[in-house]
Parts: sequence; C-alpha cells; structure tokens
Amino acid sequence: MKDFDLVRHGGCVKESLECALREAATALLGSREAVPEIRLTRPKVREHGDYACNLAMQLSRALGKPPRQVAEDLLAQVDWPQEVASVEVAGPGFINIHLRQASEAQVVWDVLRQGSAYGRRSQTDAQRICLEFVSANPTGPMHVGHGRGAVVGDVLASVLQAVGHEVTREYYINDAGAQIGILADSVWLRMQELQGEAIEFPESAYPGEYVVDIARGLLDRKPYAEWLDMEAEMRREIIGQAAVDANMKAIREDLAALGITFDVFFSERELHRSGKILAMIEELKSRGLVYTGILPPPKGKEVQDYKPVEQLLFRSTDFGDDSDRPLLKQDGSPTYFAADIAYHHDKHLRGFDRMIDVWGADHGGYVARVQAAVRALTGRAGQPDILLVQMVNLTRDGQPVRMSKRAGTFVTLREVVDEVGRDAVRFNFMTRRAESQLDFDLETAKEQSDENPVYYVQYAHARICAILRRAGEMGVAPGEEGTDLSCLASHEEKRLIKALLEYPEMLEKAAQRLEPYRVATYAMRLAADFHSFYHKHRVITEEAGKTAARLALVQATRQVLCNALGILGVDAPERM
RNA sequence: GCGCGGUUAGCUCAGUUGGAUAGAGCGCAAGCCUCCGAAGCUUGAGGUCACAGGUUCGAAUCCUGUACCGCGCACCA
Repeated sequence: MKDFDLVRHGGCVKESLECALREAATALLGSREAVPEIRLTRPKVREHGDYACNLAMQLSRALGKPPRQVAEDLLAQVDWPQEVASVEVAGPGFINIHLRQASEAQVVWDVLRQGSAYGRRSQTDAQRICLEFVSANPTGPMHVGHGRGAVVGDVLASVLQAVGHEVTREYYINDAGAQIGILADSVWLRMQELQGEAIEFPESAYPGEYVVDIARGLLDRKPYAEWLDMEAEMRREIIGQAAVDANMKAIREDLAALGITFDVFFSERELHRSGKILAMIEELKSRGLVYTGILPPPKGKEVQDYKPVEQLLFRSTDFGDDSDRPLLKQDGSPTYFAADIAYHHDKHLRGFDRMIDVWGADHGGYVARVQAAVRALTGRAGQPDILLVQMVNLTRDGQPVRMSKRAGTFVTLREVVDEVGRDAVRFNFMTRRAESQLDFDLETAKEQSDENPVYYVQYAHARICAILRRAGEMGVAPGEEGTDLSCLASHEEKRLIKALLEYPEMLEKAAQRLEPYRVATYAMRLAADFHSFYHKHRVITEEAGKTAARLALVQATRQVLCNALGILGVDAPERM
C-alpha cells in the first residue's frame, strides 16, 4: 500500500499525504463523494510540523462529533506513507504531520535533473488562450500605466505557458475612429507649420513633439506641394495611416525595450473593412438582441450635450449590464463597442478555448457590456476573463510627476525604462497585485537599495554563482544524485528546501487565479530564505559530505531563482 | 446617484479562497565582515486588520450596512 502510493504519486510527499487522508476520511464517512478537498498547509510555527491539515474541523459537523474527536478517529484510520515520522492532534483539531528528517530534500535532485523545466508541466487539458493586453491607442507614445499592463500581461502569459497552456499574445490596434482623424489633422497642421505657415493649433489636437517628427518624415517622403494638391479626405486618410504606422513602430520598439513581443497585432480598421462588424450586428439582430430606441440621460452626472436620439441598441441588460448600449453612432458608423464585440467574436471563431483581456482600470465601466455581448454571441464559456490593472502613481523623490500632455511634463514609458532599467521596471510592476494602485518612484526605482527588491533577488543569484565559482576553483563539486542529503537538517536548510518544493505550487496558483505577481513575491521569499541560510551556514566546509550536499542545495536554489526570474522576464546575472 | 477596485504597523504592501500567536521591506533602536559577495544577516519596539452588525467550533478573509480614497458612467477610445 505504502509503496504503491509512492509509485502512484511519483514520490511527491504532499500528494501521498493527501491520498492517505482522503482514504481515511472516506472510511469514516462511508462515501468518497462526501470527502471535501484535502488541504495541507505549511504551518508558520515550527512546532506545528511540516504539514498541517484542518480536515477534522471540516468533518466535525457531518460526523456530529467535536473536531478533536474526529481527528483522533482519523488518525486511527490513516495508513501513512513511510516519510511520516510522527503525527499529533493539536489546537482545536489540527492534524500536524512531522516528516522524517530531510525526506523532502529529494526535491534538490528533481530541480537539478529538470533544470529550466522545473516547475513547468505539460497539461493533458491544455487550453489555447488568447491573451490580449496593452492595446494602447496608436495616437502617441505609451505612458507608465500602459507599461504596467504590458508587464502584467506578459508575465501572465509566461505563467500560463509554464503550466502547459498555449498562449497567443495579442495587441488590438485601435486604428479606426475619430481619434485617428484628429491625429491626422494634428500632423497636417504641423506639416503646414514646418512650411512656415501660420497655424492655429486647437486644444483638441495632439500636442506632442512626436507629431512634429511624423510631420517632418512625411514632408521628407513627398514635397509639400504634392500634399497640398491632394484631395482633403484622401490626404487625411494617408496621413492618418502613416501616423498610426509611425506610432505603432515606436510602441513596438518601446515594448521591445521592456522585453515584450507580441504574436499578433490585430487591426480594428481591418474589422471595419472586412465587414465583420456589420455581419456581427446582423447576427445579433437575427437573434432579436437589437432594437432601435432612445437611451435616458445618465443619472447623477450632468451631461451638457445630451440629446434624446434614436439609436441602434444592443440588449445588454438581458445579460447583466445596467443599460443597453449603442452599436451605431449618429453618423451611421459602428461604435467602438460594436467593433470590440466583433473583435471578441473573431477571437472565438479563431478557435481559442479561452480569452483573457488585460485592461487599465479606467476601462472598468466597460467590462459588463463586453462580457454581456460576447456571452450573447458565444455562450457563457466564451466570455472573456477581464483583468483590470489599477493606475500607477508616478513620483520623483516623493513628489508627484504631473502627467499633463499639454504642458509637456508627460513622462513616457520609454523615458522611464531608459532611466530606470528594464529589470527594475518589470520587477517593480510585479510586486503588487494588479488590483492595488501602484506608487512608482523614479529615484528609488533607480537606486540599488533595499527599497528595490529586484536587486535583492538578483544579488542572491549572483552570490550563489560566486559560491559555485569558488567551489570550482577549489576543485570541489556539488553532490550528484544519490548523495546523502540527510545533513541538510537545520532550520534554514529545511526552509530553503520547502521553498523549492513550493515553486510548482506557486506557479499553479498564479495561473489558476491569473495572479502573475505571485512569481515576484515568491522570488523575494526564496532569495530571503537563501540569504538567511547563507549567513548561518558555510557552504564550503571541511566536511566533504556536507559540502557536497550544500553545494547541491545551493545549485538547486540558483536554478529555481533563475526559473522564476525567467518567467518575470528579468535577468539572472552571474555577477553584479 | 449607480457600477468597479481599494482601506492591514509611522510609510509602501503581503496574508496559502474560513484556521493556531496577523507577516515582510522601508524608517526608528541595537548588533554582525580575519572567514564562500555587507547590494547581505540577526534582534527589538511598533496593530481596535476603516467602522457597526451578522453567519460558526473559528473571521483580516464570507454576508449586510456605513464612512473615506481611486477609476468610470449615451452618440470617445
């Protein structure tokens, strides 16, 4: 029985413990279905053992006995695997499990054997996932908020890939609509200005210096006279497209500077051209989900220019939204919303099992309607998961950096990346949950100080590399599989080993909950566990056996740090 | 007014989907390099988990309400 368990669970102690407890609970309840999910936790306090389980408390009600009694009954039933040294009932009814010394240290060999694959797995139920993120408008350079969304999306994609899914990183280009017209007009005005004409630059226009650069580029491409001779709408179209291309090129470069590339850039303009939007509206019509009506004025907020007009509306209230939403503007062209429905519909038709969108928090009001529409077209399973990434408060030395586009104090993402560095930017964006607003200070992010966790983690990695180099110089090699690890029994060593064991569990949870920041907090904890170990114990000692075991442990730690940093897209330097 | 997110140490934030004595970093106080990298480590002080009810063996975590902060609220994206 015990040996059989070990084989079945591939030697994973945690799983064989769960199995043993599940069998016992089944016997007690007389039914396998009634057994809740077995949850083993890592107690904070050392005396509480290596694993603790609250199963007895969960079963207390069903069995009509006090938790401690249930725990005793369970213990009488359980057939523990051989790694278990002792078990006791404690507190209100916890079952605390103590493992035999260093029985978990085998993870060191798992890590060293699997190398960069440790923590990754291939799923039998792998999904094809479309992960859309950034999607910043191609009307100008990206700001810091876009950068946060970019890093969150990119790391999330890596996490999902690590647990075995097939992920397409996708960028939706909003290259259609009124804003592109305004962009074209802005560029044209700058072109005229460059020719020495007196122009009036309206407040609605895009003020940035990049607009002038684009204007200059177009004048280089074609003499001013030719632009002047063009029919106005045609000129607007050409300039608009050129400006979008220029901005997208810059955006791509800025993303590349952050270490981010996309598999697909999807053009909104193409959606209009191909007729997919109108087809989608017809589809909704045929299902009776569209009608012509007048929306009431928004409540509580004074809308100056509200006029009661008839619009083509989608019945999103039937799918959980607060209000029905217009599909066509007054000029008859599709709304952004309509295009977005068609876009998500298209993703669905491309055969993705799942869609995930990463949006800025300022698009929060938009979630319900998109989910409503996509659900209407594809059913509940096709509904996208939408992650809202909260705002970034940019400061310098604690003083807020004013983000006024007009005053020219607008700080672009590229400037921040160039000033602070790719690794620090990426890591800092990952140290908090996406739902938390993020304070980002340019000066502290630049400092290689304690305030800056990226260096803390990288330092741990570099330090291990130094130890391994040193060992190499001395002709001492890490132990190989089969080397006795039972000497890794100190508190610090056991903690380090547990941290290594938890890496795959952490990845699994991050993927399941769409919480990529967990990789960063994990890396910080692993680094801390290593630093503590390092200061308490010498790796290279007089005792050959101990040295071999510790070198192997340290090498495994380096590997896992490297794997975690790899998912974060942050360098793991060998020297700093 | 409505919707979404937030509220945990002086500051910035974690908290293993309801578990045992709520944890880190910064800052503050005191220590640690003859010795594998001090970009590091150890110890200490610091808490009404916004507030009020409720659910139960047990709540920072779940439900209701309240108060603040952020984002959004037809025909922009």
